[in-house]
This record gives sequence, C-alpha cells and structure tokens, in this order.
Amino acid sequence: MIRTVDRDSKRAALVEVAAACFAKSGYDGTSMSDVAMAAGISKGSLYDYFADKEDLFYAVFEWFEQQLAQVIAIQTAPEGPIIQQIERSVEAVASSLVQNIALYPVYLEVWAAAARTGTRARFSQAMQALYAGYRQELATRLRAGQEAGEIKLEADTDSLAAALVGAIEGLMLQYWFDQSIDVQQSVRTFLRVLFDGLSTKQAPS
Amino acid sequence: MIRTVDRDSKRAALVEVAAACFAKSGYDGTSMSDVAMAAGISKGSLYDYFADKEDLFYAVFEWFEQQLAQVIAIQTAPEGPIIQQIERSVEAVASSLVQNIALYPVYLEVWAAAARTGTRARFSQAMQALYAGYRQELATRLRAGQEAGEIKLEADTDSLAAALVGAIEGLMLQYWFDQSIDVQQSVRTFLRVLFDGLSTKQAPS
Amino acid sequence: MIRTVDRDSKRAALVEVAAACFAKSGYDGTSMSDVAMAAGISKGSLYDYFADKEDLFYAVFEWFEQQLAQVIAIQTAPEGPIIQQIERSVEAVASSLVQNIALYPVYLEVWAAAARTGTRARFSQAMQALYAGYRQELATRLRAGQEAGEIKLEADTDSLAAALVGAIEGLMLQYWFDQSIDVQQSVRTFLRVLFDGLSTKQAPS
Amino acid sequence: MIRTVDRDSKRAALVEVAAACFAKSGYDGTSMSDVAMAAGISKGSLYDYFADKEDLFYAVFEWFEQQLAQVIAIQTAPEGPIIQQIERSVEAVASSLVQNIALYPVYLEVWAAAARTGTRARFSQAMQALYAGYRQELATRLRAGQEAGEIKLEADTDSLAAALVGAIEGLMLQYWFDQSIDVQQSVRTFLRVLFDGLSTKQAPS
DNA sequence: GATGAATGAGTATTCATTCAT
DNA sequence: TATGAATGAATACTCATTCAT
Repeated sequence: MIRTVDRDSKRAALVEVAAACFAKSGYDGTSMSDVAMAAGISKGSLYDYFADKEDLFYAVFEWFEQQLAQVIAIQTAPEGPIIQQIERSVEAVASSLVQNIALYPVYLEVWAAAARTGTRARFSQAMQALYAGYRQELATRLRAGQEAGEIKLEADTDSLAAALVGAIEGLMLQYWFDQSIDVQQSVRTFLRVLFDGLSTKQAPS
Repeated sequence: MIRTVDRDSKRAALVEVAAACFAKSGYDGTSMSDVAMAAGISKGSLYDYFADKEDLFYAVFEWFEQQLAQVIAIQTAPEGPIIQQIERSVEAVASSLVQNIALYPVYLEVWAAAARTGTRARFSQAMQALYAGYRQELATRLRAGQEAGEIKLEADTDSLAAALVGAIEGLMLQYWFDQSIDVQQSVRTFLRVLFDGLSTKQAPS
Repeated sequence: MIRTVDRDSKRAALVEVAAACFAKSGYDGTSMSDVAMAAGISKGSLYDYFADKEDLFYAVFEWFEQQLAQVIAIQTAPEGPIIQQIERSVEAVASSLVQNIALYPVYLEVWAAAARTGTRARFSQAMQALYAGYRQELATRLRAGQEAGEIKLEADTDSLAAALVGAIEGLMLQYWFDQSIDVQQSVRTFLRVLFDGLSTKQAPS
Repeated sequence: MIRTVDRDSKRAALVEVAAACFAKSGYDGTSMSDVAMAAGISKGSLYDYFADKEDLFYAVFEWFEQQLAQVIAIQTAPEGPIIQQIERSVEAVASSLVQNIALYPVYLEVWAAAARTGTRARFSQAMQALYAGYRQELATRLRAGQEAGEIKLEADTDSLAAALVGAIEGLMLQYWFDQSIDVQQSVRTFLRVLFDGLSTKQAPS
C-alpha cells in the first residue's frame, strides 16, 4: 500500500536524522527528544516507528552498514587481474569512508555499545558478521589470485585478509583523530608494497 | 611522605577498579556509585581523588596508555636487523593487547568519547598524540632500515607506518568481536609478506 | 487556545504553591521535590513549567512583585489634596503587606539571593528597579504637592521619597520580627508628623 | 591563661573571616571548607571553635551586632538639645552602616535565616531584641525631648521610634541595591523635615 | 495517527560532620 | 591540638517511556 511506502520512507528519513544526532553527540548524549526535534516530529511519534532508543540506534547502524555493503559490493566487478581488483575494491571502501567521515562516529558508538554488558550481543554479533563477511570476500579473491597464479601460493590468505581489513579500519581510525593523514595515499602505498611482496612477479627493482 | 605514597597508590588502585567497571559497562553505563562500591569506598571519597567522572575516566585512559607505552618502549632494544626489530616490536604490542583484551573496551569508550561533541578535545588530542607517536616510532625505524640497506629506498615510510599502526589496531578490533581470530599469526604473516615485498633481499621463492 | 490557558493557569498555580514553600523554608531549604509534592505533581513535571529552581523562584518573585504593584497602582486615583493621596497610598501598601505577611519571607529571600555572588544580577536589578519606581512615584507626587502649594518648596523630594519608601520597608521588617508592632498606626503617626512639618499650612499648635 | 586569650582571639579572627565569606556567598553558598580555607586552617579545626555551621554563622551575627551596638552607644553622650542628640545618633548609625556596606549582606542573610522554619527562633529573637532595643533607645530620647519641651507632647513616641528605625533600615536596603542613593543626605533631609514638624519651635519659614 | 504532558527512576555532585592519627 | 581523609545523606536535574486526547 501507499501507506506502507509512506511509512517506510518516513522511517528511513528518521533513521538518517538520528544518524546525524548520534554521530554528533553519541548514544547517551543524544536524547529521544533531540532526535524528534531534529526530525520535526513529536517525541511520541518516534515511538511509533521504533520500539526503543536502542532500536532506533540499531536501525541507524543497519543503515550505515548497508551503505558500506553497497560500496563493497559495487567493486565486485571481476575484471582485469585479481590484484588490481583488490586494489580497486580496497580503495573504493577507503574513499567511501573518507567521504562519509561525518558519520564515522556512529561506528565508534557501535563498537562501544557492542562492548557494553547488556547491549553487547546484538551489536557484537552484527559487527562480527560484518568483519567476517569482508574478510571472506577478500580471502576469496586472494585465493582466486593464487589460482590465477598472480599471488604466491604459500601466503596464508585468511590471515592476510584479516590484516587487510584491519589496515583499512585502523587507518580510518587514525584519520578520524588526525585528518591530516592521507588515507588514500597510505592505502595505495601499502597495497603496492604488499603486492610487490605477495606477487609472484618480480617486484620492479 | 608516607601520606603521599599512600594517596598515590590508593588513587592508582582506584583507577584500576574504575578501568574494570568502564570496560564492563561503558562510560555512561558506569555510575560513580558503581565504581565506589566496587572499590569498597564511599561515593564521596571517590571525589577526593578525582574531580569528576570525566576526570576519573581520563585517569583510566592515561593508565591504559602508559601500560601500552611501556610495552612499545621495551622493544626499542636496537639489536639485530631492523626488520627483525620491527617484527619483534609489533608482535610485542599485539601480544600485549591480546593479553589485556579484557580492558580493550576502555579503548573503544575513549574513541567514542573523543567523537562526542563536548568531550571531544581532551580525548581526541590524546589519541591523536598517541597514534602520531607510534607512527613516528615506526617510520623512524623504517628509515633506519632504508639507511641500513635493508629496506627499499622508494618506500614511503610515513604512509607505511600509518598502515602498520592501522593494521594492528584494526586486527585488535576484529579480535575483540571475534576471538577466534589469531592475531599473532595474522600479524606475523602480514609482516612477513610485507617485508618480503619491502626487503631489498630476494624473497625466498 | 484552551491548551495555553490551561498551561498558564497551571503555571500560575504552581507559582503560588512554590511561594508558600519558599516562604516557609527559604530558597535553599526548599527542594524541588518539596514543591512538586506540595503541588501534587511529579518532580519532572515541575521542570516542564520552569527551567530551573532559580527560574521557579524568580517566577515567584515576579508574582509577588506584581501583586504589590497592583496595590500601589490602585491608589493612583488623584483625588483630593496631594498629602491625603500620599497618605492613602502609603497606608494601602502597608496594609497590603501586613495582610500578606505570610509571604513576606519571600522578599527576605530575594534580598539575600540578590546579595549572593552568582545570583546577584537578576534579583538585584529587579529590586533596584522596584525601589526606583516606587521612589519616583512618590517623588512625583511630592513635587505635585509643591506645585499645588501644599508642600514646602525647599523640601528635597527625592531624598524624602527614599526615606518614605525606606520607612515602610523598615517598618515591615520590624513587624515581621515582632508582630506586636502596629504598622498602620506607626505609619499614620509618622506621616502626620512628617506632613505637619512639610505642610505649608501652620501645624495645629 | 594565655591559652585562653589565644583561643579567643583566634576565634574572633575566624569570625571575621567567616563574615566575609557569608557576605560574599550567603549562608548556603558558603561551605565550611570555604571558611577554613579562607582562614588558612583545616576543616577539622573549625569545629574546635564552633560546634556547627549555624553556630559559626550565629557568632558572625553576634559580632556584627556588637559592632553596631557600639556605634549606637557611642552617641549616647547626652549633650546639647535632645533633637540634635538624636540627629547625631541616627546619622552616626547610618554612616557606620554605609562604611561597612560590604558586610551588609550578612544582615540580609540573618533576616532570611530568621524566616526559615527550623532556624527561625534563634535569629528571629535576636533581631527582635535588637530592634526593640533600638526603638526603646529612640523612644526614650523622644520622651526626654518632650519633657524638655523640645518636642510636641502629642507625638506618639513609640510609633515614631519604630518609623525612625524603619527609615534607617529601609534606606540602607535601598542603598544596598542602588549605591547611587545618598543615604546620609536622605537621612539628614528626612530628620530635618521630621523635626520641623515635631519641634515645638516654629519651623524656619 | 500524532501529540506532548506527565512520570519517576536514575545520576553526578556537594558538603556538614566525624574521627583516627 | 590540629589535621584531612572518609562518610553518606541530600538534591538538582535529565530522559526514556507511556497514554489520554
């Protein structure tokens, strides 16, 4: 029904507003009132769309996650040498995060929430799944690279995938605290070095 | 004299108790009462040692930071090839973090706190300084490696240092969400691959 | 419409309840809980109507002031000889204060609050304005009396107005501490004596 | 013993320090710590000299009262016409209050304290006695003036005394809120006018 | 469906007072 | 005698949540 459509799109709009609020003031620093006011609706109405404050926050997280997933997915286009595919993919993710840096704090809040007894489970599992998925995605490609003879066979693809995911996450974190860091450049340098080491081809002397 | 010693050591003890509390329930989820009770003192006494809840939290953070700094510093021992020095250092940091994983949430809380408007400055600056220091430490060694002829001259040491710091941080984060990950193994694999690429020596076929 | 009316009248009712509380126990001796309980509402609701404890107190003061202003204003009726106008006016104010003596402590609290560093400005200014207004009112009448030939020309009307306002205030204060004092009688005697001196007519020997 | 002398003078010194504190921040706004710190002693020591915070405050009040009593007493010198005696006395009191205006808030605090249920009795009685004494002092002189033929016989001396005391108190209050008022001038004008009316002598045309 | 008034539990913080040293 | 660490009761204020209109 149109009703449903309206409802869903309004909910989606609310999520975006809430995301901005949470990003600015954190989970505990944001009141339901704040969100309602920012969205121009009444406090009571907010509860028509979300059961809970935590529910609202979780919705924000899901939305955030989806956006990221889209970026990652887009680069799946399997063209050219695997190494270049990975490079393109990693750079795309990094660039997307840099562009949306304003919402990055939502992430930090999710991590913190995931660590808190009581809230732990829900967010913790989601993050775990998120990272596991991304690691798998990369590991699969690395293995494909091995099969294609582009990447050394003895490389432990799972470990490397984890390290790669970590490097991106860790660079973003540093970038958040110090925006003078050039994430893209760092990522590129890093991948080049890595692949010069990984690659079966002789590194250019 | 003794007074001072007593006071300081009591304060230190309180910091450790508070660290455990914050790690378990987060900043906002931990009340001053909780900490006081956990420490077996009265709420009022807590305020004799810390001006503020934030002050207490910051003390916890400083303590956490110092512990890490010690671990990093210990490995400064400049023996053997630079590459091995770096390997030892990075592995030591990773291993220390893994061992103290129970307190890791404090870190997550600091990040989140640093992102919140209002609290930002203090924690943000501290984190920025922390990362900048660690990056510099690594970059310096990488450059020493270049001078020693162990590491390729064309490598951008600053970018690499950032990526390395990021990789460790990012791996820890994944480990926090999924303790089935083998951080040490991942770090080791990662460094090996990296240096096989970085190293001027021919990677072992 | 009705909403607004309701809200305003409820606020007004709360002010009266709070006035009684403050009068009984003073500003610091009255908790927001006390007021809420006395009004039969919850603490939280109190904050829907007043931003602050100080805000509530200020509202009480304003209400108190207005009541007084009304009494003073009523007597403006410019009939008969000026001296009698002033007598009527002063006696009306005194009588009104005596009748509302139960709320007089609110005044004492305002004075004290005005003297406290930090709260000073708001209350201090209000009191200053209140007295200045009343002095001016009296001075104007005294001058009118001079023009009408009822009052000696050489009298310093401003000084006298201040003294008159002071006398009323000071008598009330004494009355508060010792209700055996007959304020009305004292005021009347005082004015008679004063005007027998002020008046251009020969005092009855 | 010297001990005792020391003790008393130290106590007296503490009272003066406390007076300044109370005058600045009010009764509730002043903590025992504040006073102790301002006096350069420890909180605990304060309790060696005063049983209570209220006790300390009462001591301050007593000290304040004594100072005033001295000023009033000094002028008792029964020389010259009674009217001039009264003028001198009243002006002396006013001038003394103006000079010590910085401590005036202590007075305001006492009044407020006297109005609060719980503290009432002690301060209320003291204030009542203070005013009663001063009224009596003035009334006695006025009556002496009547006997001496200086003052009209039909004047109600008690009422006039109350009004006079009130006028001084009330002028001080206005002065506190608005120091542009010239208390001395106002008092002088006021007394002149009053006695021109009171005096049996023909007022100077 | 939307509102916003009402709630009341929860929290940081202060401070008079005590007492062991 | 003087200290200052320790206490715990008290209080202003916030906010998620509910529900009558």
